Amino acid sequence: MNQSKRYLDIVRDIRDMVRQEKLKPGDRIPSERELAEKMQVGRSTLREALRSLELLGLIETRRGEGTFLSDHRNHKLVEVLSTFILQDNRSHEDVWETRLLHEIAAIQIICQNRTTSQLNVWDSLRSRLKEDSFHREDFVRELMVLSGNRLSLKIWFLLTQYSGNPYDETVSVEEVDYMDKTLLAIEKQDTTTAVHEFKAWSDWLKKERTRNGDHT
Amino acid sequence: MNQSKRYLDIVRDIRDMVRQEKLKPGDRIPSERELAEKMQVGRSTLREALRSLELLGLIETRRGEGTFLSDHRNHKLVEVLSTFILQDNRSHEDVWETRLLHEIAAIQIICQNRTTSQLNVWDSLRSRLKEDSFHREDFVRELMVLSGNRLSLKIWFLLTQYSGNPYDETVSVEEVDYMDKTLLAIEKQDTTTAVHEFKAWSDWLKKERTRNGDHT
DNA sequence: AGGATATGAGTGGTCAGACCACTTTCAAAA
DNA sequence: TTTTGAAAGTGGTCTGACCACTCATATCCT
Repeated sequence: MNQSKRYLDIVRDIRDMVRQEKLKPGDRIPSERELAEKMQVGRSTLREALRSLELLGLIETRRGEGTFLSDHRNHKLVEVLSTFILQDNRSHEDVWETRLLHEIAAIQIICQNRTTSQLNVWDSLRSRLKEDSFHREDFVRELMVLSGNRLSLKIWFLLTQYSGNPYDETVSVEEVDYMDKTLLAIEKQDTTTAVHEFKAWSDWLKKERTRNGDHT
Repeated sequence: MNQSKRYLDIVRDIRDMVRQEKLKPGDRIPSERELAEKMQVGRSTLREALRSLELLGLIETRRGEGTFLSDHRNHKLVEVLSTFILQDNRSHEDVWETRLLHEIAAIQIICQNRTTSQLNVWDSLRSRLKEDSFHREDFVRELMVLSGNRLSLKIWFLLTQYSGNPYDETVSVEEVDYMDKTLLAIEKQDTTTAVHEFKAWSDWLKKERTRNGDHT
């Protein structure tokens, strides 16, 4: 029963230690040699546990310095999972739809959760619409951040990188128009219209892409 | 540059090997000593990579037998992450919201994409509602599958494991009612009502959870 | 001959000790 | 005072040695 899988116990012990001593992200934990002795295990066994934690993004090791708790708010979960979640589901369609799904949800959240003085945010956003280098991705990223769900943001970011953005250097007139309409609706907290405009924009974009070279 | 993090290279190499030799879940991979020699690394270093893969649920080791590719993925991953990461309430909230986001999107897709003869699906679903062991998770899983977006399904599956399901053995009367209403609306392809009922259900659930012991 | 038993090879699990590469510190040298 | 460099401490890696376990095989007893 107690046999095998000792490194899992170590993972638990480390977690307990972190909790008991109220260590925070960025704090340094004892050296491998110290931990190994304290827990009465060999250093290599301890390292097996540490590597697991590192792969998950829970700790961070710096050679010559030590081992530190990393900010687990940045769900490393997503990166790790992406390496083998996305490998089978290469369906571009799925990626695109999932990405869209997060974007629309963000818009809805923003429209409904409006607190107070985010007004200046919309102004600065609007002013940037005119820039040539302000693409759809930039626009949506702002929305994703504003929605406040960092996990969703992380997933979106990944999907975005994954599906690629074959945008031109300059943003087309149509896109600016769509952006403008969407933004206007969001400002008015008109969820229905905002989502509607955004979907229209996305559909238009999809058609544009298939018309041009649809890569793989 | 190439220094440090060798075990990450090994993780990649093993993945490549698996892919090249077309190994399937359940298949045995070479022994640690073999792999170590083939990859020109020490056995302990190799083991660090293996433990990471094991924690992710990608491989399974059996003492005295060998190391095998695992088929049921990410159990330990979720287990470990949940104890670590989810101490943060904000993370909890994010996971829940993101999960909900996928669920609602699935419902919308289903309502709008209805093809033809999925009628029998609803009947069988409805009949299962009465079972004591038919929980929200089972209900939603069906919907996720039906939505047809496998990537979204996969993400949802993970988040579900991640946030845990503190459900009772029996499903409450209220839940059955919510399920029933939601299902009815979906059958009628009434997107608005379906989403509305589902959200009501979710809100209710959230309150229930906070009322009872909200387990850290 | 047939079934129980012993043995050995192979495997993962663990450990101790030894280097290496790197960072930080701080005291000695300029 | 500034520079230098040696030492201590840390993570990264490798080796070789056991242990505990599984399985196939050979061996023994009836």
